[in-house]
Amino acid sequence: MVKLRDVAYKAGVSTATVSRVLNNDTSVSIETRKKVEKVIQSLNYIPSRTAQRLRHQQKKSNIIGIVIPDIQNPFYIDVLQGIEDTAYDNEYAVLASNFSQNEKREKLYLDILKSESVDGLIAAPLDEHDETIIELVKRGLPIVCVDRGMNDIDVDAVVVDNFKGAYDATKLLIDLGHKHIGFISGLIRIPTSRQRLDGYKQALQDYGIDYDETLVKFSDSKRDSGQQLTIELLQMKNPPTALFTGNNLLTLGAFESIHQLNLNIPNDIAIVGFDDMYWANSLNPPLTAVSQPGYEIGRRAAEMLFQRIENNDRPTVHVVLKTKLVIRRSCGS
Amino acid sequence: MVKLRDVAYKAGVSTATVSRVLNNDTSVSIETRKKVEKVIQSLNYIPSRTAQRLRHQQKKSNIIGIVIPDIQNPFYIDVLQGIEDTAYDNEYAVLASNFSQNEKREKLYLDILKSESVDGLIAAPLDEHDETIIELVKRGLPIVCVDRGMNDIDVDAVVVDNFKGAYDATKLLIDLGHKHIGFISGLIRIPTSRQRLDGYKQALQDYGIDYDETLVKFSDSKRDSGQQLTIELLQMKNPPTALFTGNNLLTLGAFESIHQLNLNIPNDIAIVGFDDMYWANSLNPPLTAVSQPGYEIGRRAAEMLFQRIENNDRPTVHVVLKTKLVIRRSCGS
DNA sequence: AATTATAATGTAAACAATTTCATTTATTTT
DNA sequence: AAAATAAATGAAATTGTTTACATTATAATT
Repeated sequence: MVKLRDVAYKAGVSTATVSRVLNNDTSVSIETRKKVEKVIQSLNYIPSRTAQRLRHQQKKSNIIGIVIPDIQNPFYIDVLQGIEDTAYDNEYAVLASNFSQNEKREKLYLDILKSESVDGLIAAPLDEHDETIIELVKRGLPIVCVDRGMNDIDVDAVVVDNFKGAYDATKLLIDLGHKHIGFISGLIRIPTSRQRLDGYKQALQDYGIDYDETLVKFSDSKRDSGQQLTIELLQMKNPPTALFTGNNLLTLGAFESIHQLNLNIPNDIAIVGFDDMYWANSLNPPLTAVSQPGYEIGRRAAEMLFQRIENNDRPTVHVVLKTKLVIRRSCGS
Repeated sequence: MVKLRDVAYKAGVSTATVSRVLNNDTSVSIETRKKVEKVIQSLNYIPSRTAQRLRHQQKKSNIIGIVIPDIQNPFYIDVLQGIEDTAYDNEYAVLASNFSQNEKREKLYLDILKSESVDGLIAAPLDEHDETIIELVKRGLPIVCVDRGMNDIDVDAVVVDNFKGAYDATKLLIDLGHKHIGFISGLIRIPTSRQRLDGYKQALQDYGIDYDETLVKFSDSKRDSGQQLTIELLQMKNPPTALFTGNNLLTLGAFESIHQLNLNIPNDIAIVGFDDMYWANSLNPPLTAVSQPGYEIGRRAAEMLFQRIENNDRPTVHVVLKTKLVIRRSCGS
């Protein structure tokens, strides 16, 4: 590892001078500068960011971290893109990590990011009591939660109205005459899953349909589960006539299974999915979906984070964005 | 900012002792340890990772970086997942960054990752002459290239046989009777784009079809371009009867446009896409695609990187994986 | 020619931890 | 009781930069 001192020695100047060259200080003569630069080149020297940071530890790293629950899920990709574009506009860089809904990995990545001296963090907590997040907030690291908020601690969050989204979706199916509506949910510990389940239940209740727990399946929100559980639902003695899928990947899994079984959407089974996808129109049939503004969530979260980095004392803000029901063909008509 | 010295002072011990407590050194008495721990608690002290790192910079960070050209592209997500799973098995963490095919952003992220002391890097270079990559390799940072290799420097790479993939796709369309085959390519500076174009041209030539450059459109490999250019192709006086799309996003863009124009795939226009997607079966119609083993690419690249981190002197390896033509319905029959 | 101002460079002290080596104290062995 | 060993702690060097302050050389002013 070649260090500044090596450069200084080979160039026959002091370390201070090399440092000045490096930092474009004007008070160094042109010849000296050239000489030093030549040596820097020849030795292939790069200053150590660690040492630089230690020296003036007030300096921001201009990096934010983001911890994503599942990179396979296009919704989070949208969020990430929103964060990234906003970050870039504000001269921040984004380091992303994906924990694949795995608790241990989440903790690992949070620890790493915090110690990598990011200026702030955007995270989707595991649940409302996520201890690692609580600890980081307590330590004063600027954090904004996305997708899921926190209960036990005051922290910025950008979420959507999951209850209403699920309610709307269920109501649509009810309005279309369905009384036997299956629901494939994500893990019940995840707040969004619970809220969506509540919306589903409430809609049923409001329209006088009894809640039938055999019609509700819980999953890890991954595509394979969507496939599997759809098959289970369709093979019931009295299978549902409509299906509400709790997220993107579950929806795609359901589509896959239904096509494999050679059934028709929406005639054999109607579908409304949580999360729209940009290729929803190209699916067979075009998907009716509860659209979350992923990019907007990311944009807002990033903006809030940058504010908080500037002033960590400002009061916390909870932003609740609206979902939109996009009606296409998979729900019938 | 409370520092180790403050703790030492308040606890009435030396900094060395505090450091020992922190690092679970056995040679510190139980009483002292307890006393120090109490002070650490009360002062809410957290050691500075920057200082720690500066101190023993030889230690591995057990973090690898990855620089992704376009996070929107599901292919790269597969690669990332492969990398991540392998990394996790090997006790590495992955920090990902996405440069959205933007040269400036790529350089920014490479600089950041290198200075954030990652142990190694997996990158998809902008082109075969990517200067930032060359510089990093020269500096001795362990690097493995994915998707695209490098010409001017010896570096590990995991790629697929793009030429053959494109050749197969084009040949399939020719075999199905098409003589007027459009091609939506990515940026010509990107090696994979050129290789795919070459495969396309070669297949045409081998089967006695003249190359018609008006049938070939170049794009930034993003979905919007796919949409736009498909429309341009379809609105030609003598539009193609079949379309070969150069990647995932272009394919989805093409689907979108064709559906918007209310045309039928494959009757009005047949499609073969480069890159399979796990929901290809649920598209309307199911997509015929050149499947790249994304996950496998990621897995291999990660393994090669870990080897190189252990021994940066081992000879470089080029792995060329095969593509597979998955025939479904979008090409007709 | 002496004084002052300016420009270019160097010295050494930070920054916040870890660690080698030395020292003190307590314990065991002779 | 003296010597040897072990355990606990501390002093100070170290890590790679930056920078306040000091110094030297050069040019400008009196």
